[in-house]
Amino acid sequence: MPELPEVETMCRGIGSIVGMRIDGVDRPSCPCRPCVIEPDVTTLDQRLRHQLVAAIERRGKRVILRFEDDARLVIEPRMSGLVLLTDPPSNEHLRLRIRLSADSRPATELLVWDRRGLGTIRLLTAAEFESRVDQRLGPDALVIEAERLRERLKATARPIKVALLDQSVVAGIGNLYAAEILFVAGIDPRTRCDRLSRARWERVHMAIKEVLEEAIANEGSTLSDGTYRNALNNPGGYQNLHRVYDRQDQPCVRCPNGRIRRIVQAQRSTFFCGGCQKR
DNA sequence: CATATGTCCTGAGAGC
DNA sequence: TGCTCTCAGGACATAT
Repeated sequence: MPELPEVETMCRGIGSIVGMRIDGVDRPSCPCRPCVIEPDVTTLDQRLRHQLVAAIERRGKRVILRFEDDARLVIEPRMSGLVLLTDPPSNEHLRLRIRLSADSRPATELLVWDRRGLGTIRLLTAAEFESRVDQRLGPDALVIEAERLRERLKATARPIKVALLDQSVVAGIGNLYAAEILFVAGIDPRTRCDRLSRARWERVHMAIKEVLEEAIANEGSTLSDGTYRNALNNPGGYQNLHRVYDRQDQPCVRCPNGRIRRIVQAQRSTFFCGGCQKR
């Protein structure tokens, strides 16, 4: 499930298409039902043909191709989407193909593959991007300042773990990294936001940076279902460094007698150490 | 306004 | 073996 580190790895992996022009967009012959693509593939092809990829950007968990006129192709992988420059994990769930070329470089294809098909692909004008993406998302988790994070949450009664998943508060943290972040911060995920001291907000903020940067350095997490791959179809390595996620009943790596617990918050699994994560 | 719930989807794993 | 059932999770729409 691509969260910020996986999406950042995807973006870095497709950086080589910056400066290339789009020769065409189509949907590879594939038995799967199309995922959300706006506008439809034919219109997308007409609008994007000959456009130069000016930049690859990331905002939260979205991959963004920016063009010269500031239009943006916004790709949300959600649960199982990938962007690839090589052959996908299977030919069964290919959703979109973007053919690119440049004078001095070999032609290439950017593929969007999505096993579950919950992801979305949208071409937005600069104004649409502003209203539909930029304004709806909180600051990116790698950029947000400690005081801004606290300002946004100090008055709410929501549990800290649930609040960190809210993309309108801070963008990029999902279920896996929320658990890892709160372990590093030493905070019980059930703690109400309005009961956290300023010092503990500082710890949450530091843990966000530390965990996400470490995960990016390891190219994200590929879970046991094997879905997540980088742009070259290689798995990440951070799953080997998880301290709590999917480790229920295993010993805590930090405190002597702690065991990792699994509870459910907002219909999602939460993993934490009952020994050293404090309310 | 703040918060909670239902929905989309596929494949893995459990249980019979 | 092979069927049916449940579950996982991100973001959005809808309900309270």
